[in-house]
Amino acid sequence: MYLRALTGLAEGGTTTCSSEELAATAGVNSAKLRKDLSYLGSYGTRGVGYDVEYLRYQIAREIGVTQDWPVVIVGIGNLGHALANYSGFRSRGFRVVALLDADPDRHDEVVAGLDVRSFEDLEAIVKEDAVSIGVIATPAVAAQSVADRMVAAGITSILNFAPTVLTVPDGVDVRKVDLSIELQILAYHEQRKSIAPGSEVVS
Amino acid sequence: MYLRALTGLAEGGTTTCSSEELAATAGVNSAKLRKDLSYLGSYGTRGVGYDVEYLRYQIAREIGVTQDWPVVIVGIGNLGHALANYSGFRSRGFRVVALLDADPDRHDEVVAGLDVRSFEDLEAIVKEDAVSIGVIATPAVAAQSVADRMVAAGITSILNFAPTVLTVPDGVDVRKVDLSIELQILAYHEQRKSIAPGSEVVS
DNA sequence: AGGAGTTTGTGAACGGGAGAACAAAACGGC
DNA sequence: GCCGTTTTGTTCTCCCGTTCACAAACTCCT
Repeated sequence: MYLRALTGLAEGGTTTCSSEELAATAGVNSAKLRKDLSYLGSYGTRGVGYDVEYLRYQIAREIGVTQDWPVVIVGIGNLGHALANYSGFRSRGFRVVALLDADPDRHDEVVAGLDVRSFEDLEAIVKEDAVSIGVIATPAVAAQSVADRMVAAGITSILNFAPTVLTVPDGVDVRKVDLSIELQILAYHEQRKSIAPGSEVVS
Repeated sequence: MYLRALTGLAEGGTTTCSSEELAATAGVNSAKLRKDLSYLGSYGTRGVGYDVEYLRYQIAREIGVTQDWPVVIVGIGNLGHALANYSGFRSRGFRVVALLDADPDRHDEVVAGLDVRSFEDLEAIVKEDAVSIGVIATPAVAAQSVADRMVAAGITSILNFAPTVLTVPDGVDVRKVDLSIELQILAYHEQRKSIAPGSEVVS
């Protein structure tokens, strides 16, 4: 988030900024921001602030956004389509190297300039392109078996869009994005608003 | 998440479950699950466990999933497309009542059985269908102005997919889903793995 | 009926993140 | 060269969520 805020500031022509400014842009408290940045090192100048471009590079280096990360997407339904075309991935150093789907009817399609290939090709692709990150955009029932195959093929980080809890061995990271749970949380607060007006919290 | 886990258990034919089972299904600690459920009331039976169907209903009622929530989606690009077609919304009580886009070229299209309409129609739609939840799937630059219009039109909950910090008045809830940040977090851990193997954390 | 075995609900301990507050450091003016 | 001003880096404190641990409560078996 800080990296994104810095990029925004840089595009706006700002060359130096205080923790207060950057925190406001990123939507956090300035003390928290300073503490977070202090974990990376001392890249600010007291009495002056942070050099936007310098700090930007330091953060980018630290989080590994300077590298190129190959990614495979499994499950080319509506969501998989959208993810394959999502420009935000490419611009942040991610490169979609393959789109896989279990359904042979989809293997004809070309999405985002890539052939939709058979899920059976997973192992070969992971090996050839040294892929370590996989995205699961399949229905819930298929997610666990896809994850198992991914892990067996050597993938060590999974972004899961299926509404299921995945169990994976130690050493494999899983992050879950659950679109309808986000809406449910909003609906919950919405319901509370109509019952007890004036007492709402964003978390 | 508990609701989803319970639905899964119910479909599997389970009629009663312990906190341990349910916690395992939902992927959390059993003590946490019991404490969470205790906030809703005492719906379990000591020595026995929870009645799946009964608990399911109680949670559904509490979080407002028994209601029908009308939703508008603004920004019908790749992501908006996918969201409009996403079946998970409908099955969890959300009804997409309108798709809006600022680009007139998109107004011809029919997506998920709905016309893509002009963003100018927002106020009328919100008023007519009593919409309180809006989804922003526009590019980052447009997000804040869309949010402002939504708030002015009477929407009080916003799900934001644009990679921007939205500022909204008190009383309006915003939740943000940032797809590329999720990948960046995975990439960060991935980078750390290759430097210091065997010490990884999922958070 | 009573005791053994489970399982919930909750009080207490732990841990960690977030904000307030302050000392250290850099800049600028005189 | 020194002092006032600004802003970072860091410590201290507070608060909240998570987990542990145990008493209360329920079932089943004898």
